[in-house]
Order: sequence, then C-alpha cells, then structure tokens
Amino acid sequence: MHDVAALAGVSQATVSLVLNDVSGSRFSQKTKDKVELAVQQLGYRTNAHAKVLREGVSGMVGFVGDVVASAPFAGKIIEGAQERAWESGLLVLTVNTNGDKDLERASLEAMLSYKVAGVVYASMYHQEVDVPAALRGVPSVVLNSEDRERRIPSIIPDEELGGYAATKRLLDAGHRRVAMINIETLESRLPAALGRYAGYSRALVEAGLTVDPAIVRFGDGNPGDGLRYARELMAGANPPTAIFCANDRTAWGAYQALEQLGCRIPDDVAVIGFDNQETLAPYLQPGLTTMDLPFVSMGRRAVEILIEGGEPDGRIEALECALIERSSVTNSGAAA
Amino acid sequence: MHDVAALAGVSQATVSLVLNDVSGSRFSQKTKDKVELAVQQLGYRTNAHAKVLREGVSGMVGFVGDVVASAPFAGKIIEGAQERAWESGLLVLTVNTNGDKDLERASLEAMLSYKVAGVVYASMYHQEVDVPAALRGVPSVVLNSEDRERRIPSIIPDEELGGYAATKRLLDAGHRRVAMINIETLESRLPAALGRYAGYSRALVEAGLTVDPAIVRFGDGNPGDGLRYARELMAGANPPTAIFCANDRTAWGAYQALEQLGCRIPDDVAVIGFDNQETLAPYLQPGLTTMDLPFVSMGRRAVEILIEGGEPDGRIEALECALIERSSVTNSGAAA
DNA sequence: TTGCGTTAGTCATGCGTATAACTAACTACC
DNA sequence: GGTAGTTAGTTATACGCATGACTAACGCAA
Repeated sequence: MHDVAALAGVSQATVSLVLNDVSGSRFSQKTKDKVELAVQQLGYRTNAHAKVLREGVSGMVGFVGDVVASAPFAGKIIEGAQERAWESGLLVLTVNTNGDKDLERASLEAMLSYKVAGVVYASMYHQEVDVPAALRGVPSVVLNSEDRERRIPSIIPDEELGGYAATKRLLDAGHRRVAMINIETLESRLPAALGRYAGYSRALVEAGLTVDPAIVRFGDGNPGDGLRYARELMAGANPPTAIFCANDRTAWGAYQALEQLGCRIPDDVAVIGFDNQETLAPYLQPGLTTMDLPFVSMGRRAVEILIEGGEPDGRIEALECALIERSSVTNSGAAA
Repeated sequence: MHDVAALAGVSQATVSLVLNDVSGSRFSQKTKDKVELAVQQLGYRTNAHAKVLREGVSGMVGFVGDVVASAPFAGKIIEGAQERAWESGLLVLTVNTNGDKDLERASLEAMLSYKVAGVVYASMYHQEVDVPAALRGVPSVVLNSEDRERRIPSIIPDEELGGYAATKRLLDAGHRRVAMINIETLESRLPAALGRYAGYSRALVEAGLTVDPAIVRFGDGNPGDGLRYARELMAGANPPTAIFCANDRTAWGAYQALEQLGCRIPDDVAVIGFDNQETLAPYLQPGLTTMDLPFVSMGRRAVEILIEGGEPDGRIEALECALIERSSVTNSGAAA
C-alpha cells in the first residue's frame, strides 16, 4: 500500500481511504484516478491479515466434520455452508477429522487462532455429541447431531415429518395397508430409524389406522434385507399394498422381491424410499419416489445462525425433507 | 501475549521465545513454567494473523472447485487435500463455485488476500481448463483437468491404465472374447471414455487379440443403456464371455440383462465395472468387481505439489486406479 | 485585515507477533 | 581483581492496514 501511495504520489492513508471508499471523506476525482491506476500497475492486493489484525475479526468461518468422505451427503452440507458463507463475504475453513479427537482439538485450535467468526461442528454418526471445550465462547452450531449439554443450537433433518410425509403420500394414494421396512431396530436409537418410524405411526393413526406389527420389519439398511423382508411381507396372510422403506437401498431390495413375485410397481404394490440417493433412486425401474434429506439447507442454515449471532441456546432446528415424486406410487385412487 | 507476559512477570519477547521453543535461546525451567502457567490461566491463544503479517505467508491453502456437490467424489478429493494439508499443519480454505466465474474470481481474490500458500483448482467437467489469471505467480495445481496453456501441473486419474487393468483382469481369468460398453461416444472427447477405451484396446492387442467393433457399444452411462447393449451383445452371433462396462451404473444394467437371459455371473459371463460407486457396486448380486478412482490420492497429491513448491511446469500426473475385487469375475481359468 | 468555514488531503498510532541486537548478572580463570 | 565467556533474559522494530486527529490552502464575509 505504501508502494501504491508512492507511485500515485499520495499518502498511504489516502490510498486506504480511496480504496475503501470511506464515506465522509471526499477526494478529488483526479486523486482517486491516480490511486486506481497505481493499484492496477502494481497489481496490488490488500493484505487480509493486516486488516484482521487491526479489526479483530476475520472473514472466515470454520467447518469441522467427523464425516468420512465416502458419505455422499458430506459434500452437500459443506456446499450449503460455503454458499451461505460467501453470500456474506465469508470464506470457509474446512477440516475433516474422521473422528480423530486429537486432530479435532488441534485443528479447532488453529481455526480459532485465525479468529473465525464461528464454527460449524458437523458430527454424522452420533445422536448426541460432546462439543469440544474450545468452542465455549465461540459462536457455534452443531450440525446433524445434538449438543449433549444443550448449550449450542443444533440442526437436524426432520426425520419424523419425513416419515409422516412418506406414509401420508401412500395413504393419499388410497392405500390402507401400508408396510414399513425400517433400517435399524428401534433399540439402536438411530435417530433416522426412530424418527421415520414415529412419522409412519402418526400418519397411520391420523388416518384412523393402527400400526400392525405383522407388516413392520427391521432390516440393516441394505438391499439384501429389503429383498428378504419384502418377500416375507408379501407372503403374509394379509399382504400390504404399499411398502415404506426407510432408505433407498432397502427399497431397491424390495423392488427385486416384487419383481421376483411378478408384482408390478406401482400398480400392484407401491414403494416409497428415503434419502433420495442420486446414484440409485432415478435409475430404478420405475423411478423411486422418495424423501430428500435437506443437506444443502442444513449447511446453509448452520452458517446463517452463526452470522445472525444471537444469544446461543440449545434449541434444535429440524429441517423439512422434500418429497421427490418419481413413479413408484400412483397419483391417486386405491391400489390392489 | 502482553497480558501473559505481565502475568508471568517477564517480557513479551520471552513469552514468544518460550512458546515457540526457539532453539539457541535458553531459558530457565522456572521461567518456562511461569509462562506456561500464565498461558493456561489466561486461556491465551496466539493470533495467527499477526504471525502471518510478520512472516508473510499463511498456513492455509485454497481449494476452489466448480464441482456440484452432488458429485459423490467431490468430498473425497477435498478430504484428500485437507488430510495432506494438515499433515503439514495447513488448513484448507474451500470454495465451491458451481461454475460461476464471477464468484470464482472474487473468492480467488479473497483467498489470495489471505496469502494462501497455494491454490488447488479443481474442475470436474472439462478436459482442458483456462486457469484464472489471478493464479499467475501463485503456486497452483489443476485437479482432474488440464491447464490449456500447460503452465501449471495437472493431476488426473489414469483412465487408460484403468481400462487396461480392467480388461487385463478379464483376460487373465481366461476370457478371449471381451466386450466393452463405453459411457460416451469417442467423439464426445470425454477423457474417461477415451482413456478407458484406449486401455481396453491396448490390453486386447497385447494379448494377441483385436478389437472387434461387433462387441463394442457406446451408451449414455446409465443402467438403461447397460441393459439394452448387454442384451444386444449376448444376442449377437458370437457373444462375449466377459463385459467391461465403463462405469458401474452401466454394469448394473448389464446385470439386469444377464439375469433376464438366465446367464450366471461370473460363471457364464464375467462383468467388470468402473468407478467403484460405493452405494452400488457392493450391493449388486454378485458384488461387482470394478476400478476405484483415486480421488483421495489426487487431492493429497495436489496439495503435496503445492507444498513441495518446485518450479511450476505443465506436467500431467496420472494416478493409478485400483482394482477392487468382488465376485463378478472368476479368479482363474476360462469361462463359458 | 481578520476570522471562520470548507475542501483535500496527511500524520501518527496500534492491532499481536517474531527476532536481531543488545544488556545485566554471574562464573571461571589467570 | 580484572577480563573474557556464558547465561538469562530485555528492547526495539517491522509486518500492512484503518482511522481519529490534525493541517494547509483557499474562499468569503465583515
């Protein structure tokens, strides 16, 4: 900046004031032009660190996740976070800890050294999470998990509402006998399994039906169990006309079972999935109607809370899952 | 740091020297302890910006990608980059431009303001890419693409070698009639399609065979075309005993065709895929043997080049794809 | 002429750190 | 007891920027 000032024949202060277009101090157009020209010629770029040093707060937010990269949704969450951050002129510092607590501590430390405006703490595999002590006093948000101590706001997908919407979609199509193949036993306390099942129950009850244990199964989330349990369900005394699979891989297995049995989807049996797995759901025959998890929105919302910077509380925000219509559920009227 | 010094009853310089454990200057254990204690009590954390300001270079690297987050591999590349960066104590500043050139320019500008040690420029959809002018003079690497002007090193997967390895795997199992279903026409210039086909050809030629156009097809990379073309191939006069599908989705379609025809995999017909799509390949019946793209390694290698900081040249580094054995190819001996 | 307001800038300072250059006190040796 | 060498620290400075306080030059009214 001193170089620019020298070349333009003005003081460093003038350069700063002109470049930041500070209101209140007026400069002649001639001076402004000289400065701009010198900036061009020197290829000058401001030093963000000096600015931060002076102003005390940087234009960055931190994102630390224990996500294994293979999780296909990790990228979406990060993208949402980064997108929202940039809208406020912030950059995102990303760290992936793969569950390594030492790395987590160290990288968090590094981020805080860089005076990040806040930290998104994304933990993918635990319902309740212990937020690192270092985050005390730093604006932070827990993503896809919940702060065990309820001090920090958390963002999660609304699994219950998603299960409700999926089931209701089947009921609205006229089905009265709706089975569910879940992805875990309820004892596992997996929030996805719990929530989706709760939504399923609520939708049935609202429609004046009851949950019939004879047509509820708990698999492992893979196609093998989808195949096995769908076959079982269809072989039962009073087989369902629709199956709600708690994830798309399970639905894939159900497709295989139904094909083997000669059942047409959606005419004989409707199927609905969950997760909207993009490498799978669109390519099943017929295309799988399923629930989309709001990963991008979750990333966005997390950063937004950081930016809003209100008083931190332990509230949990559940974001809605969108119904993705394809062709595995008929549009109206009863089936079978 | 002045506060720490005051509390410990020493000078700020002493604190700095003790904390950085500077060799050459010896301090009494007593002084060191006093400093450590004061640091603890105050919860002092060094200000990275002041450090950068003084030293001129920050502990961050930039990662800018035009990747849509849905690309399941984006996360892997970023993870690899971040992992390698952290091994050298660097943090990664991530930006996802979704192809928006203005955003790209602006965020690059911001990164450079933060004095990043280098920039990884990841572009997913073009073979040749115009590297932004701002990257002149900044250590940078082009990832999964090539600098049109050949000034900056590029990292890509070795598609040709992958195609070769996949085909050779089939030949080694005893197959002499190996078909290929590609994912694009060669005219599309898609490097993946081109390279995988080239590898396929080379393997055949090396084995003393020739490429028979009668058993080569060009699909769209989706299961539909896999199904269609596999059926066509098997209906031909001299059907193949093995099919190399240039991606896993296509292989999925091929599985469907073979099932419909009553062919057993791998005994009647062997199938090999490409991409090692984790939501698909392990769940096909039988598990799909396929080639894994080295995304994590590519991310790692890109940052490594930045760190090595040699004289930049336009060399292209192609990283090897690993063969993932599952059960769609027999281990030895001829088939059919 | 004096005094005051306006315009167009400049000066000086501090943010927090690392380090070259310096110093004070002590030890060892003749 | 004087001097050189060592130990254990301190002082001062610069990195690049933003900004409150200041100033020089000019116009204009009384």
